[in-house]
Amino acid sequence: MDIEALCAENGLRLTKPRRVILQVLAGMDDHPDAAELHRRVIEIDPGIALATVYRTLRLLEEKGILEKHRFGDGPARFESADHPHHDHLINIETGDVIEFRSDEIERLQEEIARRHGFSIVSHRLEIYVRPKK
Amino acid sequence: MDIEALCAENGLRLTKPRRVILQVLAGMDDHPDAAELHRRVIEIDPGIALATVYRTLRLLEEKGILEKHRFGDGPARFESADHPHHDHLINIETGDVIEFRSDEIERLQEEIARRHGFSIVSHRLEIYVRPKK
DNA sequence: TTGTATGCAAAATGTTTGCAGACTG
DNA sequence: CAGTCTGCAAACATTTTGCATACAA
Repeated sequence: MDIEALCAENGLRLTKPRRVILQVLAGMDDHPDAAELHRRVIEIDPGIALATVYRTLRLLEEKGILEKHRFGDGPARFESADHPHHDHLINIETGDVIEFRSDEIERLQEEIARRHGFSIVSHRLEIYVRPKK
Repeated sequence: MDIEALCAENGLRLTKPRRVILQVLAGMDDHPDAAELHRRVIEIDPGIALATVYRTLRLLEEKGILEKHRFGDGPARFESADHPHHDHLINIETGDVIEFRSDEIERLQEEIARRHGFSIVSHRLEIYVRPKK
């Protein structure tokens, strides 16, 4: 994620809070919620407000740079949209999230939408699982 | 949904609020949220509290009698789990929900979970769509 | 009669917003 | 310098909870 390019392209000011938040987002390989991201952010700059994290997350989601998920109840969780589309297995015993991708399933979804006269805007497939005994 | 049997089986008291809420749930063919259900409930008995609706919904979801969905942001929405499993197409222009089912997709999900060493507890597939021009 | 269920209001949770001041371009 | 961003606190939306009372079994 090239931070400066990203802001320039979208007519956004490259402020210090944004630099820090984008740095944290670039360095994440999990699916944290806003509070967890804020924790990581204030470790770098303790002055940054949770509201700013929310505002930035919203902005980035609108620009398609982040994906927002609602796994089960609780706060929304985020991941960067810079890697190709995939779906999620959620281990309900640990909360861990495993990414997977099935072209076959993607194809079937297209077909279903088409059959109903729609085109797909986005979709979400979550499989809640438990380790097999 | 046989209301009395349902309560008896689960060790629940058949109170007036529960009777009314279950009646409303039985007569629904859409995917309303708690506030909407409460509106329908107080049309029958104006004294029933929103908190009771929430408590009852939670109970029924835990018993597997209701399914709770989180389509996009906003409040959770419910549907009765008395008809066979299916997934949802959500028309983002109207908010309408269309149910569908694909055995092929179900099968592929099983396979994916198994390949990762898990068994499926539940899953959720939502396709957000727009009418094709 | 005993414990479960209810209504009400308050609390909890997650997120957004108004505002006055700070900072970027 | 103009207009965007920020921190803060308050507002908001949804859901849960504590408590005294009502009610089903």
